[in-house]
Amino acid sequence: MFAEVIVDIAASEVDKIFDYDCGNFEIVRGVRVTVPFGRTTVEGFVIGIKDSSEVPADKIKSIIEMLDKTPIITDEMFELLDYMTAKMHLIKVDVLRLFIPAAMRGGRVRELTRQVAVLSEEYRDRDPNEFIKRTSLAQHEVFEYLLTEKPEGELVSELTKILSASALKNLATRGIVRIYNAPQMRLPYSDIKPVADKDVILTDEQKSAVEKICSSVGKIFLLHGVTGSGKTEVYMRCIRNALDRGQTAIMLVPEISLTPQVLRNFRARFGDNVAILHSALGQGEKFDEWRKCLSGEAKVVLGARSAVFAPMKNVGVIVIDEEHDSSFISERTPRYSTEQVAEWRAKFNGANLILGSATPSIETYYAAKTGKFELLELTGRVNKRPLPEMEIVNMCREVALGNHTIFSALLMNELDKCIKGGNQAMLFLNRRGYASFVMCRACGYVAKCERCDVSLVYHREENRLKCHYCGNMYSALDLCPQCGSPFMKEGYIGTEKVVSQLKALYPNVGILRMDNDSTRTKGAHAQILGDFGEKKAQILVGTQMIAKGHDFPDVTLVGILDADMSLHMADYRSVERTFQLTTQVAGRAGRADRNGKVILQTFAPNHYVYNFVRNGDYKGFYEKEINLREVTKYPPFSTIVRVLVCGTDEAKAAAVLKNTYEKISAIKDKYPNNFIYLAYMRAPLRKIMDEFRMQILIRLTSDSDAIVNKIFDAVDECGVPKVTSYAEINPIKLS
DNA sequence: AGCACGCCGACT
DNA sequence: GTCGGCGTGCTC
Repeated sequence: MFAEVIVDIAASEVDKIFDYDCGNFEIVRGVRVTVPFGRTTVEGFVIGIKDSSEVPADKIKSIIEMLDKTPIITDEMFELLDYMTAKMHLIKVDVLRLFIPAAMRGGRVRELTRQVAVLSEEYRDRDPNEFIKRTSLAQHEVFEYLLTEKPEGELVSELTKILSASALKNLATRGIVRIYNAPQMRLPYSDIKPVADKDVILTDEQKSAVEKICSSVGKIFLLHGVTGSGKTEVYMRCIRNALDRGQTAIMLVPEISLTPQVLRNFRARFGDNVAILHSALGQGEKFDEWRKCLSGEAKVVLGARSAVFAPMKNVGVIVIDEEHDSSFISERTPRYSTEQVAEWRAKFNGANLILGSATPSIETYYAAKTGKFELLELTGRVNKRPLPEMEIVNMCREVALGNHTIFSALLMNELDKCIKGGNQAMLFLNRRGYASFVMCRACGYVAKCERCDVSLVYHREENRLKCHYCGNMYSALDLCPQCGSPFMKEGYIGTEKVVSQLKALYPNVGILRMDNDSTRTKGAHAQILGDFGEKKAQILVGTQMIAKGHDFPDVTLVGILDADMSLHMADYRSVERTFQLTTQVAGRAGRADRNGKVILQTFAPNHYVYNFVRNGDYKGFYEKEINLREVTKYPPFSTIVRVLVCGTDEAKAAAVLKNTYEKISAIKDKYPNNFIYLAYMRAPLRKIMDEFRMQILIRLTSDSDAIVNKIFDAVDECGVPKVTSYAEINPIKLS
């Protein structure tokens, strides 16, 4: 027998099938093996078994070891593998790696076993005085304890906490107590106690949504509902329905931050049937949760984007909550869209796919409007509360009035009231660090990263300059390195500076900061949210991290310090992103019995997006935006392809760019009707980590799947060593 | 990805 | 005269 093996080496040159002799191993498709490869040995995935091989017999080597007793890749995943390699232009090994926990490769994680002590059968019913000396009190204690308290056995680690370890050892060597290794599952979040599941009464809208979904098979739904309209309850009912039919469910959420809350609800509703999969889990925990999915022990999996690959069988429903969230699109290789994978799996399983959001992406809403998806709407908030009142502050006027701080007079006023009233406030600024750049007032010098084409951000806590792209640190500047002037000007204010200014204003008020820097360590995230929830602080300052997360009932004021940040990105989705982000942040205010207030500060108060945000008018915003997209021919009315070429050798990269461009030009000449736009240029970020970056931008009519494949091929053909180049479809960021 | 084979410059 | 630079080719 011969096994078809994909070796676990991420390079397109070796991403092909290698045949190996199975020898005496009973190899089946889906197990991993170690095999000799060239002069080394590597792990590989068995993707097929056959009786004969076309490869000359003298070339074929034998499998060294079988790493799994049973397949770890299911039949469904093999089909998904084919789909993803074809449609997303990925190599097989990259896709296979997505299907299993990372630490499984290279045997970095194993099944955890614990030692268990149990009385041996033959001694259980006998008088201990026959074989334990009267004076050996400790041994009698152990015997007695195991006999009466733990007849099923007890963990050695627990037993030795209360009784003598040496006595146990003595009994074990004499065979009176048997010590054996028992497999033990690691349990993440075992400290999270499920909240008692209230018998929620559904609103009419919720009821009709649940009924529609549960009476359908293999359909895609967009559940559009404002914050607090009870989407989670709808998801849970649909999942319950799938479980009742003997099926399983996959529930995807954007980030870890809201998992504990959702997890609590899910544990209450579905008990131990729930597995958790996300990046903040330890390697061992991830491994065990994943195995629970594979074995069928877990019927529901709750996780971040990679959980879309959870090895569930017979999936009945897949949910993507906060569908618009950018974390659902993988930006690093392997690049994939969670929604696309979920759609495929739903189709394969005949399952329903539910996309939920208060602010759906324009593309998704368009699909719902045009009948590709079914639109379900939840218009009312469950507790019938109105949306928080929002005021838009014109920051230009503040500047004209001589206020050069980041806080408008209105915001200061409201913050004061909020603090004095004993309530909590959240201030949102999507810029971390202290100051976005440092510039010399005398000569105009701006500190830049040596390896990247970006200005450095001053971080006061560490008193260092940081590069936000490569993470490099530089010592802070007191004097301009160019002209020696001591007059250094600080650029845009970041979260760190907001906190230090607030501390000066309110020395006795607790202030927390949540951003990439303050949440580096494991658990810091939950810690900050927990502290704020327990009212250990009255003000929480943060980046978009605070936009999602727990509901804080005492938050009555939300301040959006610089709403325009995402608006001025050179990107067709920047307005959409601004709408989503500001709406989401605003939704943090006034969740419980108090009215919330939102202050949105902008330098572009007349921009149409803010009017829609203030009125909570998603549909109005959608209509405006979709018209714009249609007129300007942007997605969903076109497909954007971006080919990024980068390399340390600028000339080499430029040559690759030129070759690729010419190939694509030739495609354009052949199919002129598919091309709306084609040009090459430097990437906006010219250099990152010493790599020069340049790009080709293409816009195609939306029916251009075949052209996209031709572009993929062109990119492949022009590849040379030491220059990376790849194509992205509808990229989220164009920097 | 590794690793070896293979052909041209500065050194114990 | 060698040591060693990294260009090209192969791995069942």
